[in-house]
Amino acid sequence: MALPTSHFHILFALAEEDRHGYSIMKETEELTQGDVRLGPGALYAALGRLADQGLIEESEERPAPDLDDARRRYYRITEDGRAALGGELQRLHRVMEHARRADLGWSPT
Amino acid sequence: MALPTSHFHILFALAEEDRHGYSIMKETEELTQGDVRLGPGALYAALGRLADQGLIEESEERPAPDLDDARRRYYRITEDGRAALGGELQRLHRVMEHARRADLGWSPT
DNA sequence: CTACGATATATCAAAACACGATATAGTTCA
DNA sequence: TGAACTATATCGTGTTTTGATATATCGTAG
Repeated sequence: MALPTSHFHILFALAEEDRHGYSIMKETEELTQGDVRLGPGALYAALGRLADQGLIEESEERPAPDLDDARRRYYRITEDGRAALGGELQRLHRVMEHARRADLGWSPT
Repeated sequence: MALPTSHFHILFALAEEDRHGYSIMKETEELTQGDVRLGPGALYAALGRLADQGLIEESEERPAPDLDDARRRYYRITEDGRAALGGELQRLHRVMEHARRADLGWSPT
């Protein structure tokens, strides 16, 4: 069924720029205001699966040495990953439109 | 983490009107154009969990006898269920807004 | 210079969840 | 009557999440 929430948020975070795991975790937590927390278990398991599926890949590019941290592993979204993310965004857009039309006791804050 | 996709779609379908299981299944499939398919396994397991959590309840109200089908079991969303759905819609709205602003290679069709 | 909190990755067991098959049976309509 | 559709239910398997634990580096306040 569609994309698991963790996969969606990882692709979403990587669509903006290459990131390392911890950065994905923090970005997602901030974006969702704490509603979606990717713990290490969920995060690294999902990164492995996404790489297996070819939706992300590990990047060799490193930031300037003075900004780098040797522990980090950077990930990049692939073309297939962008396509999967696009499909998911389209699906969510349809759902939100339907919610708006039906006025399901909800208004954007 | 937030709501599992199946839980979200069940609450979403019930927010419009009381429905029986099969109707939730069909409505969800139509809304998502086949992207989200709730098979019997996922559906009835999720209905049980949602009832345990007090987000839905079984309804005793039946449609007019000539429109009814004795096999059906109707479900209704509770106040807590509406609150959970509202929170989820708000979260998705924030995510979609962010996607729009960042222009993540996607345009509504 | 050292102790502490934040950063960063990794793995494990248990629980929650999804998927596909199978089962049963009533309904609709040709 | 028989085929397709409606409707609910359960089971085993596989996938995904959760929470705990582990290890180690980095930045910085004391």
